[in-house]
Amino acid sequence: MRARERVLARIEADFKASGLPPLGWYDVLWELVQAEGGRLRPFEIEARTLLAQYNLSRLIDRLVKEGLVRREAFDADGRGQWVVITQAGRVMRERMWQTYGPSIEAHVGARLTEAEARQLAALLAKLR
Amino acid sequence: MRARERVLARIEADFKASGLPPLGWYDVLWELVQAEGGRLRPFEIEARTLLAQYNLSRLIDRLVKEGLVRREAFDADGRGQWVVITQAGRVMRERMWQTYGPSIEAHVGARLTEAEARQLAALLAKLR
DNA sequence: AACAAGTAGATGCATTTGCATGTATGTGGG
DNA sequence: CCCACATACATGCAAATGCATCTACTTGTT
Repeated sequence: MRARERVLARIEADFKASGLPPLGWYDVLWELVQAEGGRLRPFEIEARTLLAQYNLSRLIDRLVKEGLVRREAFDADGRGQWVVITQAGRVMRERMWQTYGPSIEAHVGARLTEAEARQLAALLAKLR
Repeated sequence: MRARERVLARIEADFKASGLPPLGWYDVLWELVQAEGGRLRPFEIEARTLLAQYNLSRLIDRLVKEGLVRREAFDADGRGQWVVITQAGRVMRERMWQTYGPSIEAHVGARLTEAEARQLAALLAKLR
């Protein structure tokens, strides 16, 4: 818990220094980029990111307001919708990665050897 | 990050099932129990728990309101204060531990061997 | 067809957080 | 001694979160 607090605080400091939006936005944008067609259903994003449903609903609102994603109707089910990443969203994700990647490297990568990183990942995987 | 979300969600679920206050309260109460005289200055708690100053300030308010700690004047410095754990605070901490301990064991301990736990702790220590 | 139960997502309200700033007290240099 | 600066803690306000509940739509059962 403490380790993640420290690491997260450092990464978020880097984000703020670069004038980027909250770190949490990255996860959603990333999942969308990964997904085929650059779109996912909200409940799919929820499952991938572990965001609570009501938090995701409002996070999507914010992303829409910033023009990073848009909502589209999901025809096969009137309750559903698509969340589609926009071009601006893709650009933003890349811009965020330019800070995020080096930040992870600096605050995590640089403190571990390759073998240690693998070990750590394996151990943490047991907790999921 | 994902591992901690999962583990934390499980532990918090146990807390809620037992009708306990937020998990975060435990850290403060624990630091106070550890400290000699059962008291610490706010900035000391801050350093030990990594809580932000403004969050701690208000967390203490809540603990005071619940009667788990009390504020006392710090004579040597008019700006300062002591945060002192009350008897009710000690009782509450013990009650929380009765859930917290087994919860940690169930969601973390049971998933790792002794050697793995030590390894994990050592690796995470490198990130602090 | 009708309806109970389930699922997708939104939202009102209270609480908590983050940020900036405020107040009060202490300290060190000239 | 004074004043700029630092430290300890609090707080107003905006934004995010958690919780419960709501609406809309779908599905399975009879």
